[in-house]
This record gives sequence, C-alpha cells and structure tokens, in this order.
Amino acid sequence: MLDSEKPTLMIIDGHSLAFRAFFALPVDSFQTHAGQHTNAIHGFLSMLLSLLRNEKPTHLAVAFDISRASFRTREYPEYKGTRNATPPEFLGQIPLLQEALAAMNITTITKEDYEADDILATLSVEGTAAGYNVLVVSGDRDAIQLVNETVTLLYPASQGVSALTRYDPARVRERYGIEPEQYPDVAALVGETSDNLIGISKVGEKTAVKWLGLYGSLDGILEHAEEIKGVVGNNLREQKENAIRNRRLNRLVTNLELPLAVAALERGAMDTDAVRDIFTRLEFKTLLDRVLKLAGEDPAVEAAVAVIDEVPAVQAPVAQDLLDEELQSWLDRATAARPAGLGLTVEVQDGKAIGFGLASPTETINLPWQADRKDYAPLEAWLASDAPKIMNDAKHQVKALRRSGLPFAGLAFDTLVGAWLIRPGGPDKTLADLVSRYLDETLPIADPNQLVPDETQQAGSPAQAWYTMRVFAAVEQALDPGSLKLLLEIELPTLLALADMELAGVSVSHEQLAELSAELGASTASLAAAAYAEIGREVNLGSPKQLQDVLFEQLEMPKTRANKTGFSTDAGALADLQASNPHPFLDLLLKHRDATKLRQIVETLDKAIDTTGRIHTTYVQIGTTTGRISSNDPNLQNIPVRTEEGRRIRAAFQAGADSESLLTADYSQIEMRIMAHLSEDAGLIDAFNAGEDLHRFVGSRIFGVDPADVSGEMRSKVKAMSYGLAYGLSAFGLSKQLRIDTKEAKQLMTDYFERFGAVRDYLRNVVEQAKVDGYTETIYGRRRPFPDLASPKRVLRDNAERAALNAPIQGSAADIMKIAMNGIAADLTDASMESRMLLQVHDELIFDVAPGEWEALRLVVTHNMESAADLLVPLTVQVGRGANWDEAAH
DNA sequence: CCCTGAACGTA
DNA sequence: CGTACGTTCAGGGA
Repeated sequence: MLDSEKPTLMIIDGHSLAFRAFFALPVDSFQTHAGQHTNAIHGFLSMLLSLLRNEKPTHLAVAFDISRASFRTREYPEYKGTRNATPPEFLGQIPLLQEALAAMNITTITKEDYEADDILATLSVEGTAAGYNVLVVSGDRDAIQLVNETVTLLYPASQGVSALTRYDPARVRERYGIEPEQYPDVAALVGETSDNLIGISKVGEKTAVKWLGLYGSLDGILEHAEEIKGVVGNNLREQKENAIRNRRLNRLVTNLELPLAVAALERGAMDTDAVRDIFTRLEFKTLLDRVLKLAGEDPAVEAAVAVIDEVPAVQAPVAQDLLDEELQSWLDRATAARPAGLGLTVEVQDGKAIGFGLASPTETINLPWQADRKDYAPLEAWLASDAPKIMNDAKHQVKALRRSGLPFAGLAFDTLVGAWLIRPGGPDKTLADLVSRYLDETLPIADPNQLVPDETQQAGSPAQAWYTMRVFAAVEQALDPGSLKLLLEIELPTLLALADMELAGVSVSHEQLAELSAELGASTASLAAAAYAEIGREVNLGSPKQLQDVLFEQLEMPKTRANKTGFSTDAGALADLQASNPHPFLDLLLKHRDATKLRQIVETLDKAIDTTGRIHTTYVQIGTTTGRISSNDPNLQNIPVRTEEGRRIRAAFQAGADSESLLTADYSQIEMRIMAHLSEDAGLIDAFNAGEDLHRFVGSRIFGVDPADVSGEMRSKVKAMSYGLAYGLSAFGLSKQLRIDTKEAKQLMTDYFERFGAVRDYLRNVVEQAKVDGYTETIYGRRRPFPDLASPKRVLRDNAERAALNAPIQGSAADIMKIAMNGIAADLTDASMESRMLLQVHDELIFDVAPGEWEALRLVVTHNMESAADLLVPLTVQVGRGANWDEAAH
C-alpha cells in the first residue's frame, strides 16, 4: 500500500501510450477541419486528465523516445526490426501532443540514445530514493520490472488506454506468478515478438515461470541448464545466447543523467491561454472543458491566479477626472511607479482626438479633450515627452494626435503589433481579441444606448487603457527576446513613419483620371458590342458562369482547367483557347476584361481623392504573415505598371503642389540578393559582385557561354527560374510558365543547381529547420510559425513547405525596407527637411521632393536604403525623378 | 445583407 | 503543380 503522506511522482511513457491510443481510437473520427489527425493526442490527453484527477500526483513527467535508434539498436541492429514503419498519421501528432503538454506546464523528457523506458526506470529509482510514491504509466511490459513496494505500474488493459490495471508486487505475483524483478528473466526466455527478440523455442510464460520457481533467476537457470530434461532443455542449452542477449537488452537503465531532478517535476500552473489555443486548434471542446476545470481545481493554479489577482481583474478602476496640478502629480507618481509605461488610449472621432484614457495598474484617468485647454497642460507635456506610453493599435491614434496638433513621443509598446509578431496571420485584430486571448476576460463595451453611464461597468477609453496595460504585460511575456527587439527597434518606428505617410497622402490628378475613365468607358462599350455581335446575344461579360455557357456550350470549345464552379475562364485559359480554337470573341473578351479592370481601378482611385487633391491610403502593419505591410482603402500597392494603359494611371500620381518633383527609389533584386546572402552561394555572390546584369551572368554560367552571348530567350528562362526558386517552383510550374516541356524545365533546374548548389542546399535546409523548430526566421529574427509542416495531408504540407521556403526571403526584404524607412524618417526630421515619404510598395519608396531638396533627399534615401543591412552582396538602389510616378520610374 | 469564389492588379 | 497581398463582381443563401 502506498503511503498517503508522501508526495506522488507520476512518470508516463508518452510514446507507448500515445501509440496505443492511436490504434484504440478510429483515426477517421478524430480529425480537425484542416485535416490534422488527433486520435492519439485525444486518447492520451483523455487518459492523462483522468489520471490527474484520480491519482493527484504532486510531481509529473512524460518521457518520449527521440527516435527508434538507441544504444540497443547499435548493440543489436535487429532490435525492434520487425516493427512496421510508424504510420505518418501518428508521427505528426507527437509534436502537437508535446505542445499541448507544454501548455499544461507538464515536463516532457527525452534522452538521446535511450528509450523512454530508461527514463521511466531512472526516475522511478530516483523518486523512490527521494521518498516519493511512484506511479509508472506505460504500455510497455518491460516496465513491470520497476514495480516494488513504492513503485506501482499502471498498465493499459488489452484494449485502448481508458482502463488501466494497477500492478503492485502482489498483483504481479498474482498475474505472472513471479516477483516483479524477475519479469525481465521471463521475457528473456520467452522472447518479445514486438521487439524482435527471439526467445528459447517452445518456452512460453508457463515454462519460464516454472524454471524461475526452481532456480530463482535466469543466471540460476543457465547454471542448471544441464538438469533440464526434454526438448525444451535441449533448446535452452542450444539457444541460451538468445536469452542472454535478450536479458541484456531488456534491462532498463536506472542511472541516466537527466536534465531535471525529481523535485523539479513538481506540477505548476497551466498557461490557460496556451491550453485554450492548442486545444482549440485541435478542436477538442470537451477536453478543453475538462482541462480548464482541472486547472481551476488545482491548488497550484489557484495560487498562481491569486498572484495575478493582486491587480484586481475583471473590473477596471473607476476613472478619475484630474486637472492642472492634480493631473501633473498623478502623472509624476504613476510614471515613477510604472517604469514600463502607462496605458494610453486616444479617443478618436472623425480622425481627431476627442479624449484620453490613461491607466496605471490601480487607477484610471478620463480626460475629454478640446484644443487650448490650459488645465490640460500637464497632459500635453506628458504626451510630448519620452515618458513611455503603452498603446493598442497606436497608428490611428497617433494620426489623430497629429491632426489635432498634439506633439507625441515615447511610444513604448503596441500590444496589437506585439501580438501579431507572436501570431502573424492570427485572428487577433482588436483589443477585445487580445483581452480574451491573453487575459481570458471580456473587454467591456460602453453601451451607446445608455444615457447615464453605468458606474458598475467601467468602459470607454480609460478602461481600454487599463486593459491595454494588462495585455501588454502578457504579450511582452509571450514574446521571445528576438521578437521583442524587432518590435521595439523596427516595428514601432515604422508605425510612426507609416502614420506620417498616411497623413501626407499622395497627389493624384482628378482631371487625368476622369479623362482616362471616359476613354476606357468608350472602349469597354464598343468591345462589349463587338463581343455580343460575335456570339449573337448579350451576356454579362463579367460573369464567369455565363461565359462558361458561351464558350463551352454555345461555341463548343474544349474544356479548360477545372475550378469549383466549372471551368476556368481566366486570362491564361482564354489564351490557351485562342491558340487551339481561335475565335474573335476570345480576343474581344480579353480586351474587355483589361479595359473594365483598368476603369474600375481608375474609378476607385478617383473616388478616394480628398478635397486637397490627395489620396490617403491606410497601411496595415499587421496585414501579412511575412512581415510586409499591406495597403488598403484604397490599395496603393497594386497600381498597374505592366501595360501602357496601366502606366497612364501611374502618370496621374504626381508631385504635390508644393513639391518640385517626385522621387522614386527601389531596391534592385532585393530578394535574390537576400537569397545569395542566406545561402552563401559563391556563384550567386560573384554574380552580384560582378555588377553585371544578374540574369545574363547566371545564364552564362548555366548555358556555358559568354555573358555577351546569352540570348534573350536564355535570359528570360533564367530569370523565371531564379524568381521561381524563392517560391518553391516545381519543374511542372516552370514548364507551364515558360511553355516548354517538363523535361526541358527539369533539365534547366538541374543545370541551375549544378552551378548554384548552395542555393538548393539552403532552400532544403530552411524547410528542414522549420520542421524542427516549427517556425521560420528572417535575418532580423522575425518568426513565422508553420504548424502545417507536420500535417499528414500532402496538399497542406506541400503548401506549407513552399511558404516556409519563401518566408525568410520575403520577410528579410520587408525587415530591410522597414529599417531603411526608419532611417530616412529620422534623417528627414533631424535635418528639418520638408520632403515627405509618401508611399511604400514593398521594394519601392515614393517621395514628394520639396523645392531645393532633391540632392539632399537623394542622398538620404540612397544612403539609408543601401546601408539598411550588411549583406554578403551589395544592396543597390535605383532612383528616379519626375513630375509623376510614371516619369519618375526608370 | 453577407459570404464565397473567380478574376486580376502589384511586389 | 509559385510566395505575399486587396478589390471587385457575380451568384447564392439568408
């Protein structure tokens, strides 16, 4: 009987139990919508939760095998050799299971070269010595040898993992008729099929136990081998080496060097956010409820919660109204007490500041604002000072401050941007989302229908500032050091630069757009009329469905690439049709598409011009998964440039009334340069240092000719190949794009990698590393998680692999551009220049050049862009000057 | 009215 | 069967 006074150490064999769960539960019934199999995870966690509830261990660890290889396979290569390959549907579940355990704050232990069983053995010995009751949970019968007066084995019943049999010494005696420590001797004689350990022929459990009863141990049996009669006696004498080898291999190692002492396995509080996150991703609703209930009942968790609760949660402090000296002294006191910063929310209406909410951990301040209030002087001074401010989604608030003429400095943290760095592409878009995720609370929303404010429910900007400050603590905690640095040194300055760019806007000519719109309107009308004439009826040329009817029914053209609604009518498909089944309708339709698309863009832009003749886009700093920024309302990062007509739209973007011209500056081939840097490919580095046309240079290497003899066709193939690389392009994709056959595309890739092998090694390595780490990283430490790399679904995994390939390259380019923008913004301010940064299009910047500042601006821009990163190859920048965007392009 | 899918503009 | 975005339109369901 276990001593109930002692602490209880529970040690679990993660692999063997997860594996049992995998076969016990139907794999098809446990799948996320994304296709991730979860049956092993579900079964394991379900069992674990029951164990925690019923056994209440004070100390806990889960051991995993690292691989099938161990010292045993080196000693006996056939060890476990008969086992079938582990099903991939199972393998993908182990990292997720470990992630779930980590969220539950449960220690997982692995040991290179050893099996989980050995970890169990070592810990049970250490636990016993340290005075614990030990519970070993394993699906491997070798664990029986660990049982003694203080060590109990919980072993799954024949089916599944829900029912566990308790093996104490008495139960082992009853079940096997031997002492626990004799079990390995039995197993050595009988053999273990699942481990590919062959025993003595004709010796089963009964015989082995009988012999042990007679001679005490395997050694004793072997000593008396001559006395054993019959066929089995002969077999024993002939095959005793088998038994000796088996015994050597099934002896568990009890003196491993483990990273943690038993005392360190004491159960701690769960990270309920992380638990919620992973369980939600696994779509475990019932289990989530169970685990959270368990967390609530766990005294360790309650203690941890109590610490957090010193700042009373749930309810923001009632906001105070302070003015003049009182406000000043509050700011002084709160700032001193809170060096990390105070929460700040700017209440914005019609783009202007109309009030402020300030928060310390215990107090909140409400300040309705209007210009020229003398009693708010302390606030204005505080806003303008370097005193740290913690905000959520600061950009639009900073813009409101600028519009209201309030100087602002000291932005110390943006919780929304911070949360995005943790989960780029995550669902969190608002403060309410963050309060829910990081505090597990609900952000109170002021009821607009309530005329008299509800004193019991604090809402509005003071409460938001208070929640922001609390979310900040959690987000800062959750950020790895590299990401925190990225936030403070790159993202926050960029946020301020973007605010200024949005405020500046770009001058666009309504007259030019209107003229263009009229022309495009006329041509769409005539193109449509001509198209109708060709098919003898009027259809909606903008309706893929109706077009399918025209093309594949009426005109009986061959079917194109399939999509969800039938067959594709996109430009590529129409071009293919034109090649095989020439028809005037196709050409008219394509031209009509072009014209309507351009007109639509023109119309959208025209509507966005404000009363001062400028368009102000909104940059979304958390808009991408890679680190780029996006632009919307309107999107100014997809203004046409490839066609002549399209460039007429660019020509409508012009220098502002007070500017002498526009300046454009773009990085040339920045992604290829990053690839050269990251891969350290000598050939590619040479190519950039040669200063010659990149694709010509690469082409000469691949086709073995002088750079001067690289034909246009060769160059364009190489160019497509180079660019495709960073996207994970396949031979098939390359052949499709270049309209060459797959064999030739494959040969092109082979030739390419023969000359630039380090590029291939790098790209491979990125994916491999991402599979190990679970995320990719840019040069500046920007991370992007890739859970799908472990997915058993081919399509998902392949997609994730291509994205993982691209993320460090696209992301590093984004980092570099942000660094350059920050440097430029700082220099423009320091030199009190009037020129303004207006637009960013990923690798290009556009500026209004103030009169007389051309040369100074050119230097500031080129210097900052070229020196933004120190790569193995130079960063080169092309600068252009013109009255409009089209002219300024080079 | 909201959502999805197709199509297409950019780097 | 190439990465990262945003916008518009049609069509279907509410």
